[in-house]
This record gives sequence, C-alpha cells and structure tokens, in this order.
Amino acid sequence: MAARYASHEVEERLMRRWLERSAFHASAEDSRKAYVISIPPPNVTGSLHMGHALNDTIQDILIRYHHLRGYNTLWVVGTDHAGIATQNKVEGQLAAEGLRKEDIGREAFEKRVWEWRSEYGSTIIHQLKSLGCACDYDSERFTMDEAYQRAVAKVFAALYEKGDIYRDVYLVNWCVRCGSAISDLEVDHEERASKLYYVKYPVAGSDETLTVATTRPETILGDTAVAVNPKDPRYGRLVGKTAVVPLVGREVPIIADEHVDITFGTGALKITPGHDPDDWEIGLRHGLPSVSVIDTDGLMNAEAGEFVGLTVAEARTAVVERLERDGLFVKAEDHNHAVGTCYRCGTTIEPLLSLQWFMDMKRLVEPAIAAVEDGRVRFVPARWGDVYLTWMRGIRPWCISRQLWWGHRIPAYFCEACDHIMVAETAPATCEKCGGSLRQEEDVLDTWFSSQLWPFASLGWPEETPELKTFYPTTVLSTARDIIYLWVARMIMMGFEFMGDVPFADVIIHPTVLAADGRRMSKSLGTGVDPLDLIADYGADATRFGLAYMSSVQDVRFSAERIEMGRNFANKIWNASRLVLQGAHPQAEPKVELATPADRWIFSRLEGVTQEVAGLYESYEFDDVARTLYRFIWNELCDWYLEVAKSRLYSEDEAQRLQVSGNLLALLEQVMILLHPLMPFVTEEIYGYLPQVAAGLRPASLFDAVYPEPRPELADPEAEAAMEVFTTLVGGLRSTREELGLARDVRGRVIIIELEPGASSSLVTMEQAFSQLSGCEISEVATGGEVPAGRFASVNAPGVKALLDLEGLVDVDRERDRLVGKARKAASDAAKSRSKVENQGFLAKAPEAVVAEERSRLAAAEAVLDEVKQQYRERVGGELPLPEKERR
RNA sequence: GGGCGCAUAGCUCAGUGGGAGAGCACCUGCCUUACAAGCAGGGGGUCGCAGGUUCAAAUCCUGCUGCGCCCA
Repeated sequence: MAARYASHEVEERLMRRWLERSAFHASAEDSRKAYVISIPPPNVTGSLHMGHALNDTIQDILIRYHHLRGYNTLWVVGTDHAGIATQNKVEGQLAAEGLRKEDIGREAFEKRVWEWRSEYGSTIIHQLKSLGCACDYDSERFTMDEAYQRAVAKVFAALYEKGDIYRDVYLVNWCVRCGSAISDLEVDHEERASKLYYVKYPVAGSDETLTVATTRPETILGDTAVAVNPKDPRYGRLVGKTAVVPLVGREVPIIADEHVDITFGTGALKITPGHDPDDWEIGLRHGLPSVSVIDTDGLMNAEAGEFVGLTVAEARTAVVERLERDGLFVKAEDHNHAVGTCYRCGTTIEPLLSLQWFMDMKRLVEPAIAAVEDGRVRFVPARWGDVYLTWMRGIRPWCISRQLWWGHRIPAYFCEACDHIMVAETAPATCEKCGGSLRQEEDVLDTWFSSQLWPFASLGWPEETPELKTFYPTTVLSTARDIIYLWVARMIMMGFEFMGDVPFADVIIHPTVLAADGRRMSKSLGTGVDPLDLIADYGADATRFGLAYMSSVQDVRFSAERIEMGRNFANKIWNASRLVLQGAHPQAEPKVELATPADRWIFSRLEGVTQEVAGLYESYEFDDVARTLYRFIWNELCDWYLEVAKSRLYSEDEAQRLQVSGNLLALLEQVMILLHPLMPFVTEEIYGYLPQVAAGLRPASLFDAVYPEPRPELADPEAEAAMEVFTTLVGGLRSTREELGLARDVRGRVIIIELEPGASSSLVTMEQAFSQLSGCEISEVATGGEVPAGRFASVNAPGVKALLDLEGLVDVDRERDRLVGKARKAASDAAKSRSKVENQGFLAKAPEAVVAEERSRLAAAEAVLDEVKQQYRERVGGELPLPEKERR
C-alpha cells in the first residue's frame, strides 16, 4: 500500500469491477423490500454540473445505504430528449454545413438527431460513473424510446378523451429564435433598463386627449381599448367614451378596470390583448377584440400598416418618430422593467396569439394537493411542500404544444375533407366521420409532458411489467427546487391519474450550490466549477464528501477547501488502514476483545456512532453524517485509539498483539461499512485488503456488506469517562510542557493524585501509552488526595489530578506568565458560575442537574484559583496580580 | 406588490433555550517507524442592529438593516 491514497488509480478500476458483474442491477423477482429512486433524467445534451454532482451524490448515498440495509435497491437511470436543446444542437451542425432543417426535411432531420444522440447522448451517463453512482445502467431509459413513445401517446389520448387536453387560440409565450410556443414556467424574468413612453390619445368627439404611458409603443398598433381605474377621480368622466388610437385611427372604448394601477405612469393604460398577458386578461373581462400586429417571425405584419416588415425594435423607433411628427408624443423617461426571456436560449419572449394545445390542470391537481396535505408525499425540507401547494392551488392551463421537429409528435389527426379532429394512440387510416384522408398534427409535445411520466413509464408502463409491479411507487425523489413545478408537481398528478398512486413518498429538495462569490453557477457568467475537474484533482470520494459536508438545508457557496478536506480525509483513512493492515498480527481474526479501557471506550463510541449515523442517513442529514464520521474517525479513532493501540501492537507479548489486532480489524471493517455510502471507492479498496475479506469470509464487495445491527451491550459510559480522564490529562500535560518550553526529548515525571476511588485506573492500565503520549513517566500514584510538598504544575481531570514535577525545569518568567494565564481563566470561570449560583431565580427554576453542575463547576474553578495563587507565591514570589474584577 | 430564506472567527459554514464550534487561513515547534494531504501546541468571535419573553437567549417573539431566491 502506497503512503498516499491515489484516487485516480483506484476509482476507475473499482467502478469497472462493479459494472462488469452488474452489481447495481436490480431484479423484479427479488423478494426483498424494494427501495427505488428514479433519477431526474438529465438533458441528453447536457454534461454533469455541480447541481447534478450534489443531487447524484445524495441519491447514491441513499441507494448504497439501503443496499447495506438489505433492500432490493433500484436506481433508474436515463436521459430526457430535451426538445429545444437537442434540436438546437443539430441545427447548429446543419448550419455549419450551410443548411437549414427545412432544406433536408423533417424525416431526414429526425434521423440526424438520432445520430447525434448515439454519438453524444451518453456523455452525462458516463459522467455518473466517474462519480461512483450505483445506477442500474443495464436498464437505461430514454424519453424517446419506442416504448416510452407509446406511453406518451396513450396518456395524450386518454387526457384528450377526458377533456383535459384541448386546442384553443390563446395568448402564448413565443420564442422567435426557437420558433415555438413555450409554457409559462419556461419563461425567465429579467430586469432591464428601458423607457416609459407617454403618448396622447385623442378622445373622440372632443378636443381632449388622454395621455397613456407604455413601455411598448410599437403595440399601439394593436390597441383595442384604453383603461383607467374606476376609483381614479381624474378619469371617471371619460369612462364610456371613445379614444382614437394614434397612427391607426381606430376608435376604441375607454373602460374602467380594477387592474389599472393609479400611481403608475398617468394612471391610464393602453390595452393590447394580442400582445400582453395582463391586457389579454382585461380583454377577456371586457369582451374586447384582439389585434395581432407582430408575426411568429418577430416582424410587424400587415395589420401594422406602414410599419410592416420591421422588427419589433425597428418598429419601436419608427413609431416613436411618427408620434413625434404627429404631435402625440409627450415624453420618454427611464424605466426598469421585467422582460420575459426563453429559459433555453435567452431570447426575449413575444406574447402572441396562437392556436395551441393546452392541458387544463384543475381536475388533476386535486388528488395531488391532497397527497401533500395529508403527508402521503412529504417534502424535505418541509417548507417546499408549501411552495408546491401554493402553486398547485393557483394552477393555470399548460401550453403543451411546441413547434419543433424533435419530440413526441402529437397524436392528433386532421381530416383533409371535413376538418374533423381525431386523437388516437395509433394512427387511424381514415376520418371516422367522412372517411377522408388524415394529416397528423405537425407539433410535438413539451418535453416535460413526457418527463412527467418518468416514474412509471421508465418501468415499462403501459405494459404491466414485473418491474412496474415490484418497483412502483418509487421511494424517494431528489431534485433541485427549480424543478418543483416543471416536474415534481406534474409527476404527482400523473402518478394518480394513471397509476392510482403517488409516484414517490419523499421529495428531497437539495440546496443550491452557488459560486464562491455567491452568484449562481452558470456557464454564461463563467462562474461554473466542473465537478469532473474536481474528481480528477481530488477524487470522486473527496468530491462527494465535500458536497455532502457543505450541503445542509440552506444554499451554500462552493468552497474547494471542503473538497480538499474530503481528499485529506480519504488519505487519513487510507493511512489508518495501512497502520492496521501492516501492523496486525498475521494470525489475527476480527473480533471484539475488551481488554483495556481504551478498547471498551472505542467500541462504545463505535456503537454510538453506528446508531447515530444510521439515523442521520435515514433523515437525509448527510452533512451530519459526514461531520460525525469525520470526527469519529479522525479525532477519536486515529488521534487516540490508534495511538494508544500502538504500544500493544508493537509489543513483545504475542497475546497482546493478537488481541489488539483483532479489535483493529473489526473496527476497520465496521468503519468502512459506515462510510461506504458517502465514500464508496476508498472504503471498497481498503475493504478488499482486509484479511477476513481476502479469506472469503465476507462478501467480496463492500457494496454487498451488511450494516451492523445494534449491539447495546457495547455501550459503556464508564469506559468513556475513564478515557476522558486519560485524554484530558495527556492533553493537559502536553499543553503544560509547551507552556514551560520543555523540549520534546525531556521526559517529565508526574505524580497522579486520585481524588475519587478508581478514577485513575485507565492511567495505570495504559501506563505505557500514557507515558508515550504525554512524554511523562508516572512516578507515583497517591490515593489519599494529599498533595505532596514540592514544585509542581497541576493538570486536572474529573476525579484525578496530575502533578508534573518542575524541579530543575522552571524558568521564572515563563512560569509567571503560565500561572497568570491559568488564574485568569479560572477566575473568569468562577465568576460566571458564581453569578448563576447566587441567583435565586436560577436556584428556584433551573433543573436540579443544571444547578448541581454549576456548583461543581464553581468549586473546581475556585480550587484551581487557590492552587495557582499558592504556586505563584512559592515560585514567583508575592501575590498573584489579578485585576480587581477578576478576583473573588 | 406577495411569499420564502439567510446574517455566528479573516473566509466557507455547523450549532436552534443551560459551559461559543469545525475546515481552511494565521502563529510556534516538529520529516516522532500509518499519514507533511501529517503531528503537537496556540491566537482569533459585544453570534447583523434594537427591543421583548425567560432564572437563563447565538438559539424563542417583534421591529429594523443588509443580502439571496421564488411568484405576480
């Protein structure tokens, strides 16, 4: 074994071994209880980013932990076809060849997409392997698989049949670049610097004008009303009259609507139902007509009159110029407002009237709301459940059609002869009404429409597969918060609609990993950190450990120090294992033999940590798992038990060597099991070196090991107390030696004074270790509590005092500083405790144990203070200088 | 405008009613035969501000300030 743990030499080899024997494949025939996670299918064009790395770490921890717990674990893996993103990729390829998709036609284009997918579409799945993810790669799914396409068509037809899916003209979010409608959830809002334009509208049949303020003067051409607030005294007399729309001369009503903000602009609002969502709502309420002046290509159309053919931006300038000429322009002032942009490509969204397919959600949300309200689906942390419920209760129709060539083509057929619409899972031959020939809808479905079926469609639905029977409903879903509406909510609805049950019981919403400066990690901002770089530099275990450690419930800034901490931890574990494996007696067998207080202590602690960590894994507190195991392994096992064990491990006495070796092998094996879900590679590698594994007495892979059952008989509070005496005295003696400036090779002599019977037993039974670690020999153990005469530095532990003989070692200046420092600390401790103990309220109301603890704290501090004062008189001379407030 | 969250050491974060913690950074000394990715010792914090509840507040309540996210 090398002196440093080399992750790059280990990880790929171990992953290959797991994959070669399909270790992660789950069988539907397995009768053990199922534990199932469906991966949120990553975008097929994507690559692993920090959000994935965290989320996949969480899922892998859960899968591996539950596998150790004896569950039949399944982690379903796959990708979604990402309609717009994938089409963009292939259009990019075509553009490089000087082609547009229209040049090659739909069929050839689809073929190109499939080719693209087979070449590049597995990138992210391979990346999961480098993170160590125990996915069932043998059963990878894709949302455009043939079987999956059948599921999508069936769902569409069924919901159409029930009237939940319909076709309508509606104001939709149009992305000019993508050439498609997108849903409300796919629109991002960005604050942008802009202008607010003030424009005069003549009031018909009078000399009056009404000034309105607008951020989009080019849509004046599509105005069909002017609105004011009914409570606005300035305009009440105008309501019911008619205004003349500038440039186009159309006469439109002046209406009153509560929506109008009296304080914004002039308090008068132009209404363009064809190009603004708020105006569209107002238009519905008042029965206004809609006029479209912008086309799907982003250019002004014939309704725009003289402005036809201009882009929106050009039209804005031209319209303002024309208004100035006509004397209707008042002013423009600076104004920031939120602009909708396409979340896939960032292009400004153009709200347009369009004939699209919609899904009405009102019926479907009901069981999905009830399931979260009554806890059948539980969000972790719980507050995300409220976020979900708020959105679900205000649900709006979902625009599900997309004007793309890549995706699930809508299974709707239009009759060429009679315009009848047929929706069917499989293409009908002729029109059911007139027998005319049919033409299939060109549009495809929103990618999320297919993703929402993932928990059951990935298991083979609508076929009644054994997998579906065994593995649905799944157990846990882990994902990012921005996907709660897009995906989680819809999966729950579809779960009830088509499976009659929740798709999963727990939804974990993991924190967002921000860049080190607190901004979002994003490629465009250049703030991203590539997890693959981290894996290459620090190893997958370190990356996983760091991510788990830094991710509690709130968002975290990424810090490479955490990953480095993970790497150092892996190396520490590696070296602790080297000590054990190289030092163990060749005939040793792993077993618990409680020969010394240290043995009893470490197994008591191991038992405590084993149960504690199990609880933390089960409550999804992975940061605490990482913290708890780090502290136990580093600060207890390595810092103390291994150090103490060395004296026996290197002893001449073979019985002692055998005994301590057995303990070490048992400890190491169990610690590897506890840590395996978090750091699968280093633990698997070390596990392979254990003699009990090499001898075939254990499962060949740690993945198949068994999480330890509780062994309450190992709990040993007395041993923990005894070990505390040991570590407190060793630590105190080391500090004192530093304060005295003793060189490392100067051996000290200590007298142990036992104040409580038996309190010093750990020091006596582990005298050799005590001596090695403290650099001091025990010259005497006194049980009477009598402090002998002489010059000593004392170190206190519960029930025991150690006196370090200072004869010939004392430097007066150092000793003065040391004693003053010690006295300060004791005086301040005493003052703090005294103020409590002298407080009647505290004595009356605090629990007895708290009061008793405080009293003994006070007594101890006062005893130390007295002692130090005495020592000061003897060694330095005079009274110990303490400020008045620090005295009694 | 509505909602949610956050503010603790120089940095990144744990701690959520009873003695202020970790990692990194910093200072001192060590290549001690598992580990310099390490070992030993040490310095550093009116727990954002102001009130309140309580015997006791970093922790609970109210307000304020600053930052972030979601929805409209």
